Amino acid sequence: MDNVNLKKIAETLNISISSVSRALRDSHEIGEKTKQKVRELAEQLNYMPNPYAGSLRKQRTRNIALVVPEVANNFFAMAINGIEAVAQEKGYHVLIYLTHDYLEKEMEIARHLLNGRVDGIIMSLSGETVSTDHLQKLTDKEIPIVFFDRIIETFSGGTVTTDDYDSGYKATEHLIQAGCKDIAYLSISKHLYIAQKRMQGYKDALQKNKIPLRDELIIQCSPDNNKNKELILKLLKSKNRPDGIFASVERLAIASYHACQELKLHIPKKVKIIGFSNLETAALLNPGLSTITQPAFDMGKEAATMLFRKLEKRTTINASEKVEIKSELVARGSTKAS
Amino acid sequence: MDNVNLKKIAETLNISISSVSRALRDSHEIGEKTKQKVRELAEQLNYMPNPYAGSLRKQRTRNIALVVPEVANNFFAMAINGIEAVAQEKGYHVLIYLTHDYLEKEMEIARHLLNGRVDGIIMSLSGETVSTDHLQKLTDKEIPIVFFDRIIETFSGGTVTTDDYDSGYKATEHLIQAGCKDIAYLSISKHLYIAQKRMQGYKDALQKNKIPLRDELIIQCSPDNNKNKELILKLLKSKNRPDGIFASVERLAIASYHACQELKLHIPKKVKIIGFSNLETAALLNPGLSTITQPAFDMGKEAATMLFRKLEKRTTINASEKVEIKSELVARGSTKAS
DNA sequence: CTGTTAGCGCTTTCAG
DNA sequence: CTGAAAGCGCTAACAG
Repeated sequence: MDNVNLKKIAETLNISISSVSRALRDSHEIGEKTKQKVRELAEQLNYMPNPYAGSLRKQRTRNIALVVPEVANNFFAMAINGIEAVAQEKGYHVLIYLTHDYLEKEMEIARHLLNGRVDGIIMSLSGETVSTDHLQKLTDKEIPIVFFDRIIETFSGGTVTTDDYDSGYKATEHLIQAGCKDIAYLSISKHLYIAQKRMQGYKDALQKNKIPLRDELIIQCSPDNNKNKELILKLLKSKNRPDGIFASVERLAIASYHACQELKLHIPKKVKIIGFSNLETAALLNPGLSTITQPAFDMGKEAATMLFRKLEKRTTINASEKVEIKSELVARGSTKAS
Repeated sequence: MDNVNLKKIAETLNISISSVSRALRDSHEIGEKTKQKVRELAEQLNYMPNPYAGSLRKQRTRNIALVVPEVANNFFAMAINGIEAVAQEKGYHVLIYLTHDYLEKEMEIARHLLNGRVDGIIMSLSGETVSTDHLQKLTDKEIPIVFFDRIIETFSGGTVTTDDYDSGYKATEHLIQAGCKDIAYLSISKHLYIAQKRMQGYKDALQKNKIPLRDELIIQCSPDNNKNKELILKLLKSKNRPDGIFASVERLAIASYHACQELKLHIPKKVKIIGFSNLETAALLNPGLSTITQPAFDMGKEAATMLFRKLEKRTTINASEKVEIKSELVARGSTKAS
């Protein structure tokens, strides 16, 4: 009834525990007939090695942590998909943690991971995060971290990102070509790499097209989507009402959409929106909401592969590998001037 | 540099390991001054107990497994949210596993969980699952399982579901009231409780409204969405073309939508669709796609709470607790006859 | 080829 | 109030 362990097998077979252990791991220093017997009994008793007993000895758990801002977001959902696929293939197990885009949560989670529960970490930073100090102790403990998408440039670990500058540039140009003159930029952070790059693309596209940059059209958003919607509503109701919105993450695109709905501002006639978004249901989107779609599944796979490479010590823990994948701009709705 | 453990603290303080252990767990049989010293040093050295060493002794890992068909689906994403929230609060950690709606994956995962990696399991079955035989060994090992949404009625564990019969009935009636005469039902399974109940609701609503039940309008779908779309396309192109579709899970609603798009069948004029769906972006949906929205977040919380209750032994492992929560029908688009 | 032994880091009797 | 010692299940030196 109770747990079958090496001891039980050893006793019933009248051999030593270590022989059983070795037989099961197909050691070359065990006789064929012994191996056979052991394997049979193990099979029959449905023996399953206790993973954590082994961890204790070998100092590796085959668990990794996945720390993301949210999961009800197609980008992260697809990334998780990719990560889980690689993990399952490589025999790793994935612990999931959500920060809800709060730095405090992120710090708490980081603290929890300091005790050896996991071998490595895949992470996408919160919008509030401004430095990686809270992750320093993890690297001190030689726990490798790979970041994807939401990264901070200064951190010396692996990173997987997309061509954020280009995407920001193209997204903005898309709105300009559709006739927008007053384009708002919704940011989640001043410090995240993606936020900076996307905004730089935005600024450069404006300049290139001789459209003055207006600070009042750049909105710093928070983890709280209700507040964000209020900010957007305020902007839309002000004399600065933009005719185009560039939402730098999915939930801000959705908030923008809701705000426009509430004010009965037709999309895309009155306001055009382009957002970073991986909604698989994109085809269901109201026309007028164009998107920058990142290859989330591949990014997840890439990040996991990179982490496992570090864990298998086939590269230095802190080697600064950087992978960049291309995003895709999906235009929807009229692109003509309104 | 390396790990601080009880031994290190004990040595620097010149007391025994067990005293340190006790001091840290605030045992009443340790002097205040000793406790103080220990706590200070622990704090200073940033001591974090190794969770798996404790697991080995106490036979509990504080890890739970979450096994779901998919994550790129708002229903499951929100449920994960709820589960993670409760887990974080209770000090549990969540290992995530995806079956992609394949029984084979589900069985493999179940086998992996047999070894004590987790204390308990929260699960939503794959569409292919017809029995819970592959989970029997888990319950034999006293690993409690709580199911949510995708359950099989015969299993003696906890379950969290919604009012599936009512929802199926109302969804069908919604289409009937909108003028539909030929309503297709897209099923993911013959065996899952939700599939049976939803279909029963569908059948009863038809009968009540004196609409003949037509077997050719009941489509059994698979985990493969491309195939499903083909099935739907075939149906829409046949002489049996329905004027209403009731999709029993989110991805089938999306597949239906895509199929209609491809055939340029206007929704909801030509074909009305109602689907179980928790798209947070529901407001973005094309009008005409009505939904049954389940309280996924609450269901996740409920399932997690139930599991933790079992784990804390405040109830029998196999007590058949059943919780049912109400869904909500969200009508979109015209409800008038076409 | 096989057994003995010593831990991995922690908790928990059992003695003082 | 504190320490010694056993042991959770497993692996890996070290002997034979």
